Amino acid sequence: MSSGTPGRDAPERRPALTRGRIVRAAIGLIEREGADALSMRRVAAELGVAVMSLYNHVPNKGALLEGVAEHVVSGMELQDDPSAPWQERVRALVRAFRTVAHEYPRCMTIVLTRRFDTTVGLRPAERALALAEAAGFDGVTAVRIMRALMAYALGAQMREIGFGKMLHHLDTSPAENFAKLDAATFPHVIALGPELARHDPEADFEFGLDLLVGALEALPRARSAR
Amino acid sequence: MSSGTPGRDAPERRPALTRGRIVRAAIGLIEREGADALSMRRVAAELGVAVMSLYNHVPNKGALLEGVAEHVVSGMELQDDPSAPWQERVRALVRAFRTVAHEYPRCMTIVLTRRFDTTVGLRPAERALALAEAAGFDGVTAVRIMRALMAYALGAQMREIGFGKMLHHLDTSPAENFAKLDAATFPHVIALGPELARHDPEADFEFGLDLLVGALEALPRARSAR
DNA sequence: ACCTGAACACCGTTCAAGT
DNA sequence: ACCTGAACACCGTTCAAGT
Repeated sequence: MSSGTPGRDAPERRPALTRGRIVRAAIGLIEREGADALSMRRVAAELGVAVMSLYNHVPNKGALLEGVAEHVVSGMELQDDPSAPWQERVRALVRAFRTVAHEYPRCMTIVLTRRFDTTVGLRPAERALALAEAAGFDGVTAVRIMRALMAYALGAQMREIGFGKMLHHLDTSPAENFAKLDAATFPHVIALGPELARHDPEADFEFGLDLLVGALEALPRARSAR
Repeated sequence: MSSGTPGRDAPERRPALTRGRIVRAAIGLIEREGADALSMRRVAAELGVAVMSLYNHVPNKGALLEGVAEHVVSGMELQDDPSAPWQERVRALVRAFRTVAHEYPRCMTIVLTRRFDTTVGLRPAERALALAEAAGFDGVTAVRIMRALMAYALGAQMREIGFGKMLHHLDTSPAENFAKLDAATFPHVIALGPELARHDPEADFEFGLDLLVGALEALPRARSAR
């Protein structure tokens, strides 16, 4: 009758309800059923508690979403090789966001939408600023570089998972859908149809990243790179 | 007793209910009160009709949101000067997205989140591909350039309106908040605090755009630019 | 300090009924 | 073809009551 867990005394069946457990349950629910399926009631059911119990650890649903965004962002693994050239370290930083975005694909809309003000969001910013300085850029430029890199990291993901689906009807069955396009207004889209239908998000991502890093290399610097 | 409108016969007080009127009412509501305030019931009330009347023109709320996204994107003004150098035409294209994003700031999360499959979304894609070809790039490269430009356009906006607020607590009262940061883990953020607190989204946007366009100029081309 | 059930004011959407 | 009210199954959150 003994289960795998050390059941002696069995003081409490479930671990204590905490903000962390609530946030993780929410993330699991979102990844399994999508962001629309998230409700306080569903999360409570998942954890086997009454709805109102959640409110002892989270002030409201907005705060829960904030917690989800924070948790995802804090999952960014910002490993760094200080001996590598700054170009490669920049690439690694931007890729780190892409990696976490792939880990929590359905949570991304929340991350991209909800604002939160924990310091976890500052970690990638700090890293980007540090790298820009290592590359020899002055402070003003470093801030702008950080913002451009963040814009690309966010946008590349956004385009890949959501807005890219602007071309949604081209994806499913290209041949049929391209036929419906007006040849006069969309000549290039039609001509490049096969290429547009092909999906290599990795290559697309790296292409844009190369553009940016290359542009940074060409940018005049205050000091020479370390 | 005659009002400004030509009231003779006064055949119907309100214009007919259409998908267009519903979408525009939704957009107005979102811009006035935020995306969370949008509900079928609120839209119906706004238009002075019963909730269920909406369902004669829109299958469900998701489709309404799709309509909102479409309407906003179709508002992109893609004027073009074919005699201008392609670099400037590319800039104008990317700026067009930024402009519409500023026109409907609170609708942007929906545009960036909802997928829709009308051809309006293909207009900027077609333009980007045309410009890339005019610049002398081959088809495969043109598609990748288009995607990189879209990623930046989306991300720059995203960062400015939402995720940028990751640094939210730095914005409000910099001095006080920077003091709370751990000096050992965020040295650059702290050192560049004043610069981070300064807001010139226009300059930030143009900086990143310059990086990308400059990178395109440096990219090897199949043919010389027209 | 934490948990809970009942209640309230909202949702989106189905259905059956009207014109 | 379009509109409508009632009803259903859900929401988030307040409140008062428990331990």
